[in-house]
Amino acid sequence: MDVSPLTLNRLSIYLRCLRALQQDGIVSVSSKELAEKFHLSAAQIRKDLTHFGDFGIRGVGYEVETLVTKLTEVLGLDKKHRLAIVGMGSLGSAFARHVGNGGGPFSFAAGFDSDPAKIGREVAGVVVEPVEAIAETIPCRGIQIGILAVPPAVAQETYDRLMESGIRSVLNFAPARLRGHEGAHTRNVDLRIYLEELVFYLSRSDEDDDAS
Amino acid sequence: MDVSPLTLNRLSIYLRCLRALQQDGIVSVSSKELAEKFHLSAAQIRKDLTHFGDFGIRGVGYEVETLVTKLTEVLGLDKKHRLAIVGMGSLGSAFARHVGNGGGPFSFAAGFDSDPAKIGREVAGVVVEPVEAIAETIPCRGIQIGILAVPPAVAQETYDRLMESGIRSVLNFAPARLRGHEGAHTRNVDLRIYLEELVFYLSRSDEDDDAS
DNA sequence: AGATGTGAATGAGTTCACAGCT
DNA sequence: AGCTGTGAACTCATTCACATCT
Repeated sequence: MDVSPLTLNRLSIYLRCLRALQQDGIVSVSSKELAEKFHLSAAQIRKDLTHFGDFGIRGVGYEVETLVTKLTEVLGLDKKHRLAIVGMGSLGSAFARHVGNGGGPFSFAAGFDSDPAKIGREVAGVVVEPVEAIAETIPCRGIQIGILAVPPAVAQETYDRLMESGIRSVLNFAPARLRGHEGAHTRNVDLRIYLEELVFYLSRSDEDDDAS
Repeated sequence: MDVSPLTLNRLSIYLRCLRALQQDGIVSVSSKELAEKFHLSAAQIRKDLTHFGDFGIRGVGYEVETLVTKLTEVLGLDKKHRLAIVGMGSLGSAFARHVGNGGGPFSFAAGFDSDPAKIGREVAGVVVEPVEAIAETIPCRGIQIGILAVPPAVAQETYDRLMESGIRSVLNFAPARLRGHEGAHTRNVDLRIYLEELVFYLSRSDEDDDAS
């Protein structure tokens, strides 16, 4: 099966919207209702969903609970996923707390840093380890996802270290162009780029819409 | 002029790559060299750049310094931009420190929160104010960009408050579907969505490439 | 010769519009 | 009657390939 990141990201959005409806006790919803309520496109919702099966009932719509279950399964959120954060500066630590070890499908399982001042500290219930420990700790704790929150200058070497430890999914906050490893998935989140995008549009008060 | 966010984000990337070359004392570069060095597409670089003028020299390439200057100007990074963060939890505070007040084109100029425990605290050189102060503080300090780092439940009302204060560019970290204001630009950065994307690909060890 | 700038071709993603099911 | 699922039409984006300039 082949699915674009765009479709995938929308599935996450749909799931979140459906959970909100579930909270409100809504049992069934049509693509049109869903679209109107959350500023989405009805046709797109239907097309996205049919990539993964025929979840709807013609003439009626979608049963919220069924769809939540299906999407949770498709996205792999019915299992727990442990993640490691490399670079426990303010951003890394904030992300660690953000993820936490609560009820969600994600848990913060290891934090690494190269700064001796940070090593040994506890953040969100986890003791920060030196980056040298990556190779051992990551397979030991069954960690599958790595978060890069290191300075750009050491981003590539840190990425390579994660690859060596067996990690194949990386969320990269470092503003660096990584030479990606074969078979790995990397999602770059470059906050400066987003700010710069906003600045560009600042100087043009003629536009309107909003981007996702 | 009409330019897609995709193109725009790439301009930011190009600019960063060019700055790196500049550091290394490189004076001139061709689109091919730039592409190979940073895993970009040469044709795309050329097409993106020509949206904003003919910066290159046929047969030679681009003069690094000229291009840096031009891109900086196009992106509006030759001016300083003040930003306000609403929601000074761990994420908001981390972002505040991240931006800081240093040499870059961005400066953290105001922080707001509704939690009395956070109000009055100093973060990255700025005293946190109550959200009620948004309407007054934002125009006073000439702030043009707002960062939403509040819980999803209050995202919409906080967004609306920013709009009332005159803000027209928002970076939204809240996992919420905002009803956007006419004429405003909103960039959603939903960290959970990115994690969920990675999880999906975890279960499919047949893939290879990396997404930007 | 060699690299840009650019129309033309291809590909990806979205929207339309309707057949088919409940 | 109403909504899904889906091919076809369309729009947006990328890549190709080459004429054009230095």
